[in-house]
Amino acid sequence: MIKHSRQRDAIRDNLMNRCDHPTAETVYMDIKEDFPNISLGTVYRNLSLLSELGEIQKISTGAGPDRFDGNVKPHCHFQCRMCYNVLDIPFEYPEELNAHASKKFPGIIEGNTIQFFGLCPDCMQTH
Amino acid sequence: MIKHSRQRDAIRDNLMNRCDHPTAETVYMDIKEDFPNISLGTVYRNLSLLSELGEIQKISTGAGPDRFDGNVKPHCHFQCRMCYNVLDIPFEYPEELNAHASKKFPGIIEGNTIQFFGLCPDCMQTH
DNA sequence: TTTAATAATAGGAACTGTTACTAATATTAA
DNA sequence: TTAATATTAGTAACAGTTCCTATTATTAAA
Repeated sequence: MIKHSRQRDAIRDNLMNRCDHPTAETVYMDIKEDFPNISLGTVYRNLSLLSELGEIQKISTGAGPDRFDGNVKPHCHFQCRMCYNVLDIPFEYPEELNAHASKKFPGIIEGNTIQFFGLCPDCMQTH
Repeated sequence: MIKHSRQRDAIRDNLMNRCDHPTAETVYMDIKEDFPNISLGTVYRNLSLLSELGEIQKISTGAGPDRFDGNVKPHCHFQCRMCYNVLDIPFEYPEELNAHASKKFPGIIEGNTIQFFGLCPDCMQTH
């Protein structure tokens, strides 16, 4: 675990201490309370760096901005097609997928992501 | 199957008659040979419309622009982390995932996507 | 068929999310 | 303490995509 700048640590801690999947903008607003002068660029730079280091996870959904997750254990995500909120799907991850895919694919499989979509509990009510 | 404009049909046909996963820009360049005045906006608008209708599939990878696929049967995609090319992974799709996820999730699961990443056969060589 | 209503277009401006640049500041190592 | 390095704030630039508007194409009605 490499040494981090104070800003980077704050960004990392913010993600570790929450269970949702905030956007860079949301993290930025949060961190601002402790670092009023922090810039959005710094947040983006450090979120990228942290996810390259494997300390956090980046979630790209294709609807709206990227999300970030302090939980790096493999797990599935769900995005609501109405409110675009991203939630965890808590089931045991199908670990065999990579091996399975490798058999059918002449390249190197390093990982995978599973994303579900539909309606979240909240939007289910409102139809 | 609704009636399409000539441009929309050309876009649809282009995707049906190829096996790769072109970007909107690539489709635009192709269609231009038959419709020299077609605009990029028209390509984007129709790609969106066609994927809402379920006639084509949109692939968002989080690295580079969206890709499009004329094959709407559920199948997995792979993106190379070096060249960003997107390829099919030809194995029987795990159809049980949705049902599995539904049991653990209080919202409505409508579908899922599985994406692999790693090195494609070409980039494997060059390291 | 003309005509009226509707749908779709081309072209370009505007927008969103993100990255890159730069001069200044902080950190570390000698 | 000083030199080298890392990181920052602030902002400009960028990529991809959507939106807008006046014009053109298509369709439906008379």
